[in-house]
Amino acid sequence: MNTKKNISIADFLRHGQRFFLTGLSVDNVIFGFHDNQLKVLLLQSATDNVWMLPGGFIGKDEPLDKAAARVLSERTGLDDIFLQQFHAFGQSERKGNLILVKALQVMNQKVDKDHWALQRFVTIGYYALVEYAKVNPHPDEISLTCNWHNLNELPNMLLDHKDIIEKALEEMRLKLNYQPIGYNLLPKEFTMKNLQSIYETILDRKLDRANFNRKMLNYGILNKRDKHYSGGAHKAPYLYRFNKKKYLKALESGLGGDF
Amino acid sequence: MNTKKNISIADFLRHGQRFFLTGLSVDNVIFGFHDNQLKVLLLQSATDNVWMLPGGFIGKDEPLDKAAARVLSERTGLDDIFLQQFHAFGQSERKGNLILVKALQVMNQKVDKDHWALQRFVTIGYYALVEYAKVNPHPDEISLTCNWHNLNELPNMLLDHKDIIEKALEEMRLKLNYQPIGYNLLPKEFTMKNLQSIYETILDRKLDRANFNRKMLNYGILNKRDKHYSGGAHKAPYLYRFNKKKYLKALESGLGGDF
DNA sequence: CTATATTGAGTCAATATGACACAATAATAC
DNA sequence: GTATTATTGTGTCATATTGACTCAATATAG
Repeated sequence: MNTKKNISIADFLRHGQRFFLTGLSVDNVIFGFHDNQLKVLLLQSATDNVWMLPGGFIGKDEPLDKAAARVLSERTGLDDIFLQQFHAFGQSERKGNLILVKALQVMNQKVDKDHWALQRFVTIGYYALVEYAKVNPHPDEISLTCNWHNLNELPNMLLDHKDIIEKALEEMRLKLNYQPIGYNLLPKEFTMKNLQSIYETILDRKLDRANFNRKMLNYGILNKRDKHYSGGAHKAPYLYRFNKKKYLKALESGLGGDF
Repeated sequence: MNTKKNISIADFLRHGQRFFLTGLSVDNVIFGFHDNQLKVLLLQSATDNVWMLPGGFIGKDEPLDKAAARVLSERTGLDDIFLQQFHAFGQSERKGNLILVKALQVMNQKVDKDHWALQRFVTIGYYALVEYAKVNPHPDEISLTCNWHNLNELPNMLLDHKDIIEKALEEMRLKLNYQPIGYNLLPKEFTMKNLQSIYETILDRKLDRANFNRKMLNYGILNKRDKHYSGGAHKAPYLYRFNKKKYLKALESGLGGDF
């Protein structure tokens, strides 16, 4: 959870109800790609050994998508990012946000057990695909740090936040051929191996290198650039860029071309 | 919108806040298949010439999925139906439900402009796939009738309900190869043409009959049954049943077999 | 120079796809 | 009965795609 800019947590918890919808929040699963691994950006609670998704509340007159984009911008400094709503999480047990309780206690505020921030919360999940190198993570007022984590080594997490990440991955997998996933995660120039790693992570299985290569090139959505001399003791791979126009065009009917 | 069983609309509007989450609702896009056409079940307002999706509120301790299933059950009499959450709609203009205002006025209740039911509402969309013949549609207290409509002849609709239907179709299209869409829409036995019609409607384009036939049979998910004598002046088609076990198995990795 | 890891390109059999063609057949019209 | 008509099951065939492999090329380390 997180606050509107320039309002202290205490003020926010006291008066938030006037400016925000109650019972509803957004949580962002922010994916980045580094070292040929897909990573997710998490906040660490200042009071507990628990990590959470960067999330926030929704202004009384703020569209959902805007709220998610605002939270993303606050945590990463990035605007105009690919952001996709994927699921609403509303098990009735989603209530009693212990992080906020602790925050109140630490600030010596009396905690009313009927406080709006402790009621049941439905949260709307978004996933964001960002270019790792461009992100400058910075925590919010109730968090210690803000770090990238590998998907297969997730730490202890708040509430159902681990499930939310799993679901985000699953939804990405289903729409992989219809969304510009590679385009948003990779820098302008990248190797075929980079792209293959993303696909392998999302699909959760190994792909044949040669066949992946052939298939991608056949889509006609990549432009070949110079070679990339990595310093590794091996042949230098080519770099590629997406041909954005052709890529988006191809996604309309789906890369796999179902039916 | 709709009420909890055995509670009058007036009581509901007066005391609903005690039992339901405010600012949040569910709306169901209920699809059925008849005359080789995909149809959607809509309610007609008793006070306005406007149609709406069957929706409802969420109990304070009710999971979202349960709420959607309850609404579905109330409108169709069906339980254990394929029901899939697909999107949350939260533009800030989604407020002032005129139907409820009218309902209050008709009942000579004074309408407080701050009434909880008139505030901004975020709604969570679900689509349901039901077997047309098994549905016995019945309207709620604020609706005149409850009818099936063809997707290409939708009537005047409340708020963004038409957008919600469009989005449901789009999401179904993206997940077509991963969800038992045919299985839930068709009766136990059906012709290949029936199945093809569903695919054509969802994909919004014509498919080659012979190739569709071959592809479906190659999936190995259909069991051939007797011939079906329709009374039409032409060759009688075979009837098929889904081989449920193989079908569900095949869906896990996707029917198209992407990558 | 040699060893090593990794890349780009190629082979090839098996399978899938798209665009047709055509005979079979259930009711109806005559 | 017989001809007509709409629709179905199946077949063909050229082309494209897939999956499982090779293998030579090459950038660096030792």
